Amino acid sequence: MVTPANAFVRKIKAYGLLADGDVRRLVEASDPPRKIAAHRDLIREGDKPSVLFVILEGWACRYKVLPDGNRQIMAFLMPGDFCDVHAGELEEMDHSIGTLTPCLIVTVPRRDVEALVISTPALTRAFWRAQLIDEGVLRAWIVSMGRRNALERVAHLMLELYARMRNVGLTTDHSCELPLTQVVLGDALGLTSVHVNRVLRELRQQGIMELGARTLRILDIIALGKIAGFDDNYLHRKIGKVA
Amino acid sequence: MVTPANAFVRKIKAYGLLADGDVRRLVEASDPPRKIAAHRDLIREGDKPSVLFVILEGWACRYKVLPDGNRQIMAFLMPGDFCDVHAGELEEMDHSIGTLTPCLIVTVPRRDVEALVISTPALTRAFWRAQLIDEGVLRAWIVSMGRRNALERVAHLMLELYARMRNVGLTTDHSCELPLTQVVLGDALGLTSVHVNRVLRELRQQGIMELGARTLRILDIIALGKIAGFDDNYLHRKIGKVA
DNA sequence: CGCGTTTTTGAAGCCCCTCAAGTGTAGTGG
DNA sequence: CCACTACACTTGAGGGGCTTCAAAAACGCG
Repeated sequence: MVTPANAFVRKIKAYGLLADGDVRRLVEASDPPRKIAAHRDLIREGDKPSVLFVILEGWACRYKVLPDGNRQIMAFLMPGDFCDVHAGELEEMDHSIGTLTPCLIVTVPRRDVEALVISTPALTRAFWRAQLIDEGVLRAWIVSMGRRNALERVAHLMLELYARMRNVGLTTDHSCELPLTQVVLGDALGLTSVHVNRVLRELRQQGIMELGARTLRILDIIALGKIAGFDDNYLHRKIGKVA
Repeated sequence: MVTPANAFVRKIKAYGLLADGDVRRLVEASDPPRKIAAHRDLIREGDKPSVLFVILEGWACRYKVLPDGNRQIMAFLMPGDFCDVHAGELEEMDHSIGTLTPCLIVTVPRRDVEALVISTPALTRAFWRAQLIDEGVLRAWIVSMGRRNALERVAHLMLELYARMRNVGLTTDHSCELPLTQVVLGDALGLTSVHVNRVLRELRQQGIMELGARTLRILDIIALGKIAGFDDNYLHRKIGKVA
């Protein structure tokens, strides 16, 4: 069974071969979990980052709104993800982070994070590793936006999200929760929601995957991977694999 | 005057309020500079990263080649840039890095980097900061690819590269060296070189900027910034500003 | 049940791609 | 000094993928 803190513990342990004590101290340093409604900003562009966020339940995203009102989502944050571990090095956020669904999150005061990181090198390495993987995901998005058409792009994103959910034990069979509207997907993929809809219909009619009722079901993962040209090596999941 | 190592020293100092001694020790740990021809890989997808690269002269890029032969460039590396400081945490590269022009580079053995980083916290912070800024650049690219048309995209990239060149003191007046072919620009922007050409003509005819003879000249930086919707806050250049 | 949100579908148009050909331009060797 | 080659740049014509605009259907939640 997956309890609230589980996804985070599972993820951070997979990243760094950490001793149980290291993780426990991090968990103990965190503030009590808080519920946040959907469509709220956890932090806004221009703010000075001051805490470490960990998402225990729900989905959030990094995004930026352009002058013309268009929104571009640059990353999805799912249960177990944490963000801005060392963003305190920078003066202000160059983007915002907002919830997409109701979320359960914990924050860790920056001072405590820094103390912990200094005292436990294994934790430093785990955070570094997570940071590098996040960067790999950003690069994969650039490849998608630059060189894949809408069908391939949707397929690739679905596989990324499915793989990440699997890595924190949140998939069953070939399906997982995926509470993203077609508007949100469009904002992430650089497409309109109208076209996302048409692509999803195509994938559904071909019996490859279904997205509905806030749930992703992959029916033919081979075909989906072939469409996307998906190779999960960029998620660097070599240790602590979850079946 | 800009000597080979200058751009790097200038950049690393701007990042971390470092003592001169810290920088000197890093420079002293580096191997002798090496010349690399154009169109050579410094490191390939699948390789285990083993050294820290610093580019003293010339341009390189992070890229990935898709199964259909298309190339997507995900980042440009210019004089002063370093890469993969802590990528040793990961098992293998998920992309390649190749030179675009002849380059002068130095490498620092990973062991020495790690020893230096451990002994000088200021250096750790400087590398963190550089890493976070690189991430911001990746996010800005995603915004461009997702929500800007070809004209805006070209304008934004030109301003990014100009700003970064300015930050290491490699601009004069409103121009700088920019030895990128239109094919390379297309590979970076997710466009064809044909369309890049048309966009550059448009910008030239409107008297906004000129790109030719491996040189970028910005004639109307206000107009260019307006087209691009450019805001350089994501480059986080708050200290050590170069005029 | 009623209302807002999300999904779905159609029609028309534009931005950028594809394909193709022609024009520089730099370097090389005779 | 001039062929010759390779590469980069330039321009045109036609086509397709995705957008825009619009409206209806389905869903979810009080």
